[in-house]
This record gives sequence, structure tokens and C-alpha cells, in this order.
Amino acid sequence: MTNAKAETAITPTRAENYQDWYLEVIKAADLAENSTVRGCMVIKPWGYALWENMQRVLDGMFKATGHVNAYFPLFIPLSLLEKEAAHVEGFAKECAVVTHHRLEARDGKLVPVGELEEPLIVRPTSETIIGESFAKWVQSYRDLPLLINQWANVVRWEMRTRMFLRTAEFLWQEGHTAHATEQEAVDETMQMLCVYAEFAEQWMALPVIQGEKTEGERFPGAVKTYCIEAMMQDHKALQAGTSHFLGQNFSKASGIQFQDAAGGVSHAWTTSWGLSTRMIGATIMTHSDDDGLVCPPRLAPQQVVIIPVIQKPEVREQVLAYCNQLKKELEAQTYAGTPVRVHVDARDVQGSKKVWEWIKKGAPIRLEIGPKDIEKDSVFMGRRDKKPKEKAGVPRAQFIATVATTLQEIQDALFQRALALRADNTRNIDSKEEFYAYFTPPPTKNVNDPTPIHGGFAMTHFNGDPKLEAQIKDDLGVTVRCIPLEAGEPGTCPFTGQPSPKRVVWAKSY
RNA sequence: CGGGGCGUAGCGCAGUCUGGUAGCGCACUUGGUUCGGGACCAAGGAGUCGCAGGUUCAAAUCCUGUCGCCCCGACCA
Repeated sequence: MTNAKAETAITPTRAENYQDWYLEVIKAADLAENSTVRGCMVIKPWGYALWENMQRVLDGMFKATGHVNAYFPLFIPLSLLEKEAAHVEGFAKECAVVTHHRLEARDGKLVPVGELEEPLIVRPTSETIIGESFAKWVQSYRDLPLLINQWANVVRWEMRTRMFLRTAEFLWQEGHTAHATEQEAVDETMQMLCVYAEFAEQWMALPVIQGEKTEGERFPGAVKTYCIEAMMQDHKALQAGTSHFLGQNFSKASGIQFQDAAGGVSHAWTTSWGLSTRMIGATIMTHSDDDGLVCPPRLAPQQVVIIPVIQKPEVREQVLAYCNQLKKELEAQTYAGTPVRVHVDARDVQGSKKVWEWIKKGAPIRLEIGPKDIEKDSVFMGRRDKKPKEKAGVPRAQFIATVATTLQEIQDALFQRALALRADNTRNIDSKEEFYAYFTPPPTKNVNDPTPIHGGFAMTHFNGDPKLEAQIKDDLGVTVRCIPLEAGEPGTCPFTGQPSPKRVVWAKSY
């Protein structure tokens, strides 16, 4: 590090090059790194801890709504996947296929031998393999509903990958349920959408729009797909979670049938819903700044990081003892239903370096504690939602008593900031000209020119024609992110002059 | 799969046009001075220059092939 100190801990900044900034934040916060396996990443402890917190909270929410966890095979026989036509078509192009079950050494190289009679597909999603089980489990209406969730990895062989947003393998949860009636399945679909929205807003401090996908954006095989959509800091939309009403498409494909009270046989109504490690990408792109990651306090792996200031070796023991005692007392406090997560960074590393490391990692609260603080019985606090140098002394007892409140203040501040960004970059647009001007034309051919930050969410009427949506996607790279569930006024589609039931959200997306 | 770029120390890069046997910054190690702070000085460790052929007295550099990665499209959570 030279004397000419960088203004920011991350270069480039968001404004300079948003894409590179994103990757730099991941690196600086030590969340993940690229693996030597094409399109796959290694999730490092700090990133994985974020995911574990997401898992813990979501899992609690799933259980509270009556779901139970189970686990199904990684491999799906080709014939099973073939059963639902739209589903196959949707995923066929991105499947990893296992064709052999043995390796043989030939000329010092290992070559696959022992070809499988039927290829196995590495699950891109588990509707078909779970449907197989459901068909066996369901005989009577008394066996319904089946409310199952699976925490798993899935593989989708994507052409282009981006850490956390799109990798060949990713971690997620997938809920799969089967119901006796259509209404019950529809209710389940909406319930889980609400769970996702609540998780995003309350836990991730991520404001989302709940809505329905257009036909073109629907999950392959679904009757209806619902989603939560969030705005990132470059004003692009990110689909943060999806909930699908599958009708009887998959139950017919898998033979999930039951006998009702009257003795008739019907197919079950199924749903599926998923949320992935992509949410870590959402966290980065929503809250982080030019100094690195900003963790929403409720999900932060460590909520309070104590950095002992040890100038002379002789004070070391005293300072560390004070810090450890403080940690203990803080851990006796609870925030968002769990003991406050506190870490004492006692490494033999220069203090200033530690401070910047924890800023880049996004720890919500930093405490720098040395002999002077001990003397005054106070703590020197920095908050990640404020500037790095904006630090102040707080009486120790007061800090402990208010730590939960302070964390919630940060949580709220992050949510409000994200909400304001979305509000500032959402516009009602009623003419084709304004719409086209709002969005950047397709990126220039200049490879060194990072995509500029333009546009945002356009709330514009739409007659629902898939061809029109395709045309706009072609022209601008903009699609309908969702048809909001929230009530809206009817109007006129500015592209066709035809009537439109309500405004829909148009944006560029990840 | 189309267009562009790049593989040289852990990371970021220079050197390639004009072949002469590898360098810079950061990081790391050690010693010292500093220090409520992203410090400074000194010494040090670390690279068969992506891989395979070829040309040459001599290849990171030229030629051929090959593998991989990144970016921009098409596709997508």
C-alpha cells in the first residue's frame, strides 16, 4: 500500500465499473473464489456463514408453515426428466449428463468405461425425481398435503457464469408440495411467496416487489410463476426467489394420484419454490459500497467485532481480558432471536489493518478497545452504515444495553437506503419514446466500455403480448420483471394502444 | 456457439513489436523504528514465463498446434 491512500477500500468504485466492483467486493470480503472447475466457485467461510444464517432463518420459516425437510437423489434418470415436455425443453440445454460409472487407466490416463444403460442427469431442479417419490407416497386424500423442503445443490450448465449470481453448481432450497385441491395449491404458492418476501425485507433488508411472471419468463412446466424482484445498485432487477403453481402438469407426468372421500381418483395439485445462494449476490449488490461488503445485521456472520488496541506487549493481557469479558456480556444479549454474535480479533496483525479488513467484510459494528477505553470504561464504536472514520466513544454499559437496538438501527437504515434507491429509480412511463429513452441501448461493441448505469424500473402498461415483450427485449435488453400483485389502475399499453389491466415492472435484469 | 482480450512469484502487472537466459508493486518472512492506526527503513524467501512441438548458438519474446480463463452477445436462479 502506497502513501497515496485510496479514497475507497475497493477499486474500481461502483460508478467506475460496477461489474468489476462486484467481483472485488467478493474478493475483499473473502466470500468466495473461482474454482478450477469451470463455472464453479468455492464458497469461503465468511460467505458460507452468510448462507448458513439465511438457511437457519428460512428453515425456521418453512417449519413454522408446516413443512418438513427431506433429501432426494442428485441424479435423475433421463426417462424421468422426459416426462414433462415443457420442463425438458426448458432445461435440456443446460444439463450435466452422467454416462459412465467407471474409470480405467490407459497409457497413464484415466478414461471412462462402463457406459450406463440409461444416462443420469445431474439435477437442475428436482420436480421430476421428487414427483416419483410423491407418486408412491400418495394414495388417499388423507395423505395430502405433502409439504416437503430439500436443501441441496443443483447443476445448470450455464454458458456464462458470475459468482453467486449464476454458477454451474449452486446451493438452494427447493420446496415441493402436493395438495388435494387447486385452491390449496394456489394458496401454498402465494404463502411461500410471502415467506420469501418477508425473509428478503425483514432479514436481508432487501425491498422486493411481489409479482407474477409473464408467459415468457415462466418456469418450464409451471402454470404460474410468482417471484420477488429487487433492484440492485446499478438499477438492474434481480429475481430473488420464485414460487410456482404447477397445476397438475407434474402430477400427471409423475402419476401423483389419490382417491378422494367420494372414491373418485384425481391428480394432485403441486407447487415448487426455491431460493438460492444468489441471495448472497443480492446482498452484495444491494447494500455494499465502495469500501466493500455491508452485511445486514440480522444475517451478519459476526455482528460485533472487537479489535483490541495493543500498543505495548505489557497491556496485551489486560486489554484481551477486557475484550473477552465484553464479548461474554454482549453474547448474553439477544438480537433477532439469537444471542448477539461477537468476535474478538486477537490476531497479531496491525490494528488499522484489522479495522479495514472488517470494514471490507461488512461487520455491522466494530469496537476498537485499548487502555484508554478501559480507563474510561467505554468502547470506541464504528458502524458499517456510516463512514469508516465516523467513530465515537460510547459508555460500555450503554453500548451493551443498546447493542440490539443499534443493530436494528443499522438493519433499518440499510432497508431504507435500498428502498430510497428503488423509489428514485422507478418511474411511471406512458409513452414508447420515453420508455426507449429511459433504457440504455444494447451495450456497445467496445469491450472496454463497462455497461453504464441507466434506467431503472419502468412502470408501464402492457397488453400482455409475448411478441411485443420479445421485441422490446431485442431492442433494449429489457423485459417484464413481474406483474405486481399489488392492485393497480387499468390503462393503455403505450406500445400498442390496447387496453392494459395494470402497470407492470420493466427492467434490465441479471 | 459468434466477437474481443488475456495466461510471467500468492495477487496485480511490465517485459513480447526490435530473441541474449526474468523484473516491478502489493502480500509474505526476519530485524529495527513507529503506532488509537490502512506507517517507515533494511534484509530475505518465492516463478521450469499455461501446455506441446518447431525455428535458432540462444525463445517469456518468432512460428504451429493445443488447453484454460475473463469480457460482450444468445441462454438463464
